Amino acid sequence: MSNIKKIDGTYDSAAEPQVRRETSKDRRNRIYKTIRERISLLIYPPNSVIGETELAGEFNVSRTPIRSVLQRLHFEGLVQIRTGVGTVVTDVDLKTMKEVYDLRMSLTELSAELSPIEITEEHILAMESMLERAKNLHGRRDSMGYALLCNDLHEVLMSLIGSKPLQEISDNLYYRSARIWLTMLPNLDWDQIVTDQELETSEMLAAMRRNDLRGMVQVRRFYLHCVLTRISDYLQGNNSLSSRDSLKMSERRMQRGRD
Amino acid sequence: MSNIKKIDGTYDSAAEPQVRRETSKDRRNRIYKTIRERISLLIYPPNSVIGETELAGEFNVSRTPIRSVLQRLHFEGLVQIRTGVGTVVTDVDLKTMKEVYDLRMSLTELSAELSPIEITEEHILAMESMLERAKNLHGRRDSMGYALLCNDLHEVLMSLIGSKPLQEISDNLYYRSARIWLTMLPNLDWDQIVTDQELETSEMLAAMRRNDLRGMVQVRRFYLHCVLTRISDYLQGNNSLSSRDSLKMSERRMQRGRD
DNA sequence: CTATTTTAAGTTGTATACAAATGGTACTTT
DNA sequence: AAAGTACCATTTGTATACAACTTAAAATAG
Repeated sequence: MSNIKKIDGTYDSAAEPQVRRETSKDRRNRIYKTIRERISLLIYPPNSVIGETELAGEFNVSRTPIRSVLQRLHFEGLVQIRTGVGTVVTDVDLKTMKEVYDLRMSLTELSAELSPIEITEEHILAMESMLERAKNLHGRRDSMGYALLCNDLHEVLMSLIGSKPLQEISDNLYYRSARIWLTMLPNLDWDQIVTDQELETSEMLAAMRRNDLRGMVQVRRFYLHCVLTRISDYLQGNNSLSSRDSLKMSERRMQRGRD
Repeated sequence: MSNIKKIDGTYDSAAEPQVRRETSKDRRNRIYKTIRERISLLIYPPNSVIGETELAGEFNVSRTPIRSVLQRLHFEGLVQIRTGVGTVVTDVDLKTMKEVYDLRMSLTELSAELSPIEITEEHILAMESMLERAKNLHGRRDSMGYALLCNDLHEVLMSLIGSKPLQEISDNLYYRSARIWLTMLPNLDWDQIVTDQELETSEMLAAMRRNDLRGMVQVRRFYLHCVLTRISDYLQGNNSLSSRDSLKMSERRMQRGRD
């Protein structure tokens, strides 16, 4: 009578010690993260339709759990579900994008104030890995690698937010706006973008090493401001900023005058 | 061949000019708001189970759209869906509650900075109505009336937030935390609570009349701080603050020392 | 009588058939 | 030829039957 399922869901047999079968909730969460990543990496670009039946076939489930995931993505502003048409990946206009970025900048500063988290050696190691990856991006224009780096960097920064509600909101806002930056990447100077990323990561690392959480979020805030400015300038046909050399943190006061 | 549905969904007949049949999305939204209000008014108190079949029967739909609504409420943190058990209205622990209130306080200040909105005569009229309702709450301990007033006041303040993302977040956080305040209302001094509400509304109205949005959010922030302090003190058995007289805005510096 | 197992009732999760809506295409009419 | 109309393929929305899960009570073994 061994090897029989017990009340708590574990098994007696030592052959499969703690491998619990994937629960329904876990599966939906896995599908959710998969689709969200595809949206963030532009595998599903803005305005593309993704279709419930297609996804149901790919993940070997019915439309029901797929619908659940897509509705979640809808509530989070990543897709738009149109009856009779399909599920369309949202495209963001400049005004909304500016609102999201302004909010992210403010929330980034907040995250250092509301229940801050201690910076550990693991965080620093993770960030060093990010710096290495940034350095390796020079030259080849690997948009996917850049996007993956941005996502992973975001994940590390999220783990430094102590307030859970703020963490969820920051995560939401990131995925809501990040892919728009990627869409206009092909039109910008690749080496400059990568250099920016490298500098930011490097300066963030320096702040982490002196246990300066407030300094970290300042670096992040400046990075967000820089991206927003580049986007605005590019969309308005004014490439003056994007043609400048990469900006170092020490010059940030020149760029940060409010409005 | 008149009175036939046209491509754009309108009708030729003048008898029913622009009364479009309620669309699926509209119906789900209506059910969503209904259930959310019930949760906020403690008609569905924390830890109560609400059940999909029951709701489906009440709204004369199948479980499918009900599930859609409940999952939305789940993503927003208002309910917890447990397989085989039911949909349980979430209860919030003190730590989470403090995190939410701290965040709301910061976001309230932000809302005056990020794309502020002009205060109109309509806003002032709405707020005057709130003040009247607050005054009428004295004496009778009308918890439902108080809760409705809080919800309506929240709605007015939301309409003064220009940034749409910030507006959605503020709305979410309000409904996530407001009902917890209501649950402990029966144990507090009713007349004092009402007097607080009246004072806050009155001072907010004064700020609105001098077109001082920043002053408004300061009043609101103070109110949130006041509520949070009362909750903390009550839960720790220390009723020293709740036994004080109502606090006027002018005394707020005594209460606002950080931490 | 106690501890364990079985059973049963009730709930959410999934699959599927069908209804409703959209957008394009071919056809008809003027 | 141009405008309108009916049709149709495709997609999301809904209803419903069934599967999986949880809980508690009842039955059973010690």
